[in-house]
Amino acid sequence: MATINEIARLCNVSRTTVSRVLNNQPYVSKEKREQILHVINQLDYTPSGLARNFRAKKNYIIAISIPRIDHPFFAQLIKGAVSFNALEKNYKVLIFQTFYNKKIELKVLDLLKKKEIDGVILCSLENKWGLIEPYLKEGPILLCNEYHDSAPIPIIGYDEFDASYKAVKYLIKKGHRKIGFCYDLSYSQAQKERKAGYLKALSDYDLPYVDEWFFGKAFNIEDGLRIFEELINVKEKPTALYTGNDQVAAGVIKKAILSGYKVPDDLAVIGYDNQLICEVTTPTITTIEIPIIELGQQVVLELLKHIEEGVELKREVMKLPTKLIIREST
Amino acid sequence: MATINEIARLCNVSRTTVSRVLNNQPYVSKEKREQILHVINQLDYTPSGLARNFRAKKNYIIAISIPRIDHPFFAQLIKGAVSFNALEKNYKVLIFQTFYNKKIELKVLDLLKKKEIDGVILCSLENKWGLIEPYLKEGPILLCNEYHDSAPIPIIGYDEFDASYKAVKYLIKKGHRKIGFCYDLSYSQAQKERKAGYLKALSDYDLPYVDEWFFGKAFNIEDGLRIFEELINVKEKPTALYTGNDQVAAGVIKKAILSGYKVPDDLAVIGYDNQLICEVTTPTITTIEIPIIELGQQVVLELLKHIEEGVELKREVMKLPTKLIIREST
DNA sequence: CTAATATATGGAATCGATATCATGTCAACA
DNA sequence: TGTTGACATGATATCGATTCCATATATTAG
Repeated sequence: MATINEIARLCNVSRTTVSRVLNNQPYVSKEKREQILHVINQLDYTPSGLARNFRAKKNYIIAISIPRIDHPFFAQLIKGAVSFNALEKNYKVLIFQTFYNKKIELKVLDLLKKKEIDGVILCSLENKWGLIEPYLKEGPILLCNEYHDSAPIPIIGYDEFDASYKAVKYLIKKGHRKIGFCYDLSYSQAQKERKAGYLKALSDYDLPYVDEWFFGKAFNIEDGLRIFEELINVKEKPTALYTGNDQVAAGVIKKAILSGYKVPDDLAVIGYDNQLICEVTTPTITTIEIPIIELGQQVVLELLKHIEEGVELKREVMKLPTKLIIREST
Repeated sequence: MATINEIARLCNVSRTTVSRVLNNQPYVSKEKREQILHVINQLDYTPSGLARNFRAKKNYIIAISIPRIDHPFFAQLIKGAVSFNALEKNYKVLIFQTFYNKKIELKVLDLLKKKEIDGVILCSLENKWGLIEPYLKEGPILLCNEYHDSAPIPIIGYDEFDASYKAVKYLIKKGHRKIGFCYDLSYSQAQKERKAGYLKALSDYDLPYVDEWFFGKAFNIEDGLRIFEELINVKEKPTALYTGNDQVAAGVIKKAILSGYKVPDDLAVIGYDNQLICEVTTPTITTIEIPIIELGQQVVLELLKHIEEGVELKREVMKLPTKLIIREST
């Protein structure tokens, strides 16, 4: 493997001069510059990124941790995060799937401490904040699509409270008085926001809050199939279900129809995310549209601002707007 | 930031001794070892990964390039690739989306040359092989879910020819004599294998090959919607369509039903991948099941074999088996 | 009791680049 | 003609670890 020293030796110059050429710096005579470039080409030499990064104390890598990639929401988020902003600025993006595992999240943060990555975007929060906070001194950490009451860092998401409120209010206006709610993990702050929006809508219209209408572990199509089964075994069945997830909505609808239910007449269903799946089911799915790609792009830009320009981290909550998309399932 | 030198100074030992402790090497007295560990804890010191990797001339990073992540097939492939095998061996996985862009693929290979990554898995092939081959001397490169006639490297995929043959033969046995075929990109070798399987089945049963029954750019649900429109404008309409993609199949079926077609009576449709979407559409979708997760896991294991054990690259074609899953759309 | 060996420790080189500083040359200007 | 400043170049230190080699001491074997 050729190194800068070999190039220097072959050209009878010091490595300083070669380094100047490599970095397009002035103060190298035209002849030397050309000769050096020629030899570099001949040997097919490329400076070692390993050495450069070591010298610069930067690896030009950022990490994003998400629960799992095989869910369209996170896939799109990643697509937004990786597209152009990062690559153009020569940053690489490491994707970590936590699978809801605390240890993996800490492993990512350890990489920050070891200086193997330059910054972290957490799209879920598995550990207590107290465990994460100490890593703030190692490098910038941002929260995306997840919320925390007091973390002194930028938090980028969308208005989950408002989205839920809008969806549930719409169901109420349609005449529903028994509205179910799905969630994936109860400990997520973002989920709590959603739940708060749901509860606010109920109380604004004097509707009851019923424990049996809460359905957990709602994440994918299979969960939707299961949740419909749970739903019909409830004493007082809801007439509408706010699933918080298009995949879950699709599963619920599928199973409902297989069981002879009419959607939306017997059961109205609302999804979340406005994924393509909403348009291929029968009936098509009413849902909440959220600007996922923009979310991914923005959060990377924000992180790079802190890495590149050294802007100090501070608490800053950004909530992108959402939109109710009405289709046939309600 | 604490370094090994500070630890050494504070403990009145040489950095060699500290290094020995860090790497669990013998020949350090118990007292010194304990004292050093104590100071390390006090200062919350972690060795710089940057420096270590530089020294080791390895970055413990592998890269996977895929066309795009927001397609369930690639999302699952990535899930398989990242899960455990890589992380357990302390390797990180960089994901690059080429978006079918030659330059991005070359950028990934350049990272190999710069030693910023230790190996590459290509899940699509955008550039001519002649442009990729020179990078083989920089580090191991594998092909996954993509095929090449002569590349002297391991190629891991599944039997696309056989899968297509099975699917088309099944349609023929069901009485279809006009069978359409969808493809996403014509230059992909893997696509050619599929097409060959399709053609073989046709010729084995003396069925004609009709140019109009080929539909291109078939990748996602929207493409499916469009392709149905194209299909009904063909003079002699196919009665069955082998879409090569579950999303496309879902789109075609949706549009067919909206247009008053009966599936499978008026048009039979077969997907590919056996994604969850197959089970929530009406009708459910007949498809080809492929072991995606295993594919991802295997290819990473294979790559690590070459990186860690220095096993030489050589041509080696592995084809995992597929399975026809029959549902309502045929 | 000496020779051989195992244990303990540190000095210095090294990995491949960049940055700082010193030095030398040449032209412009007062 | 001496001073100043732009240009050209290289020697050397440095980043933070690991590794090789030398040396000193303790332990065991013969």
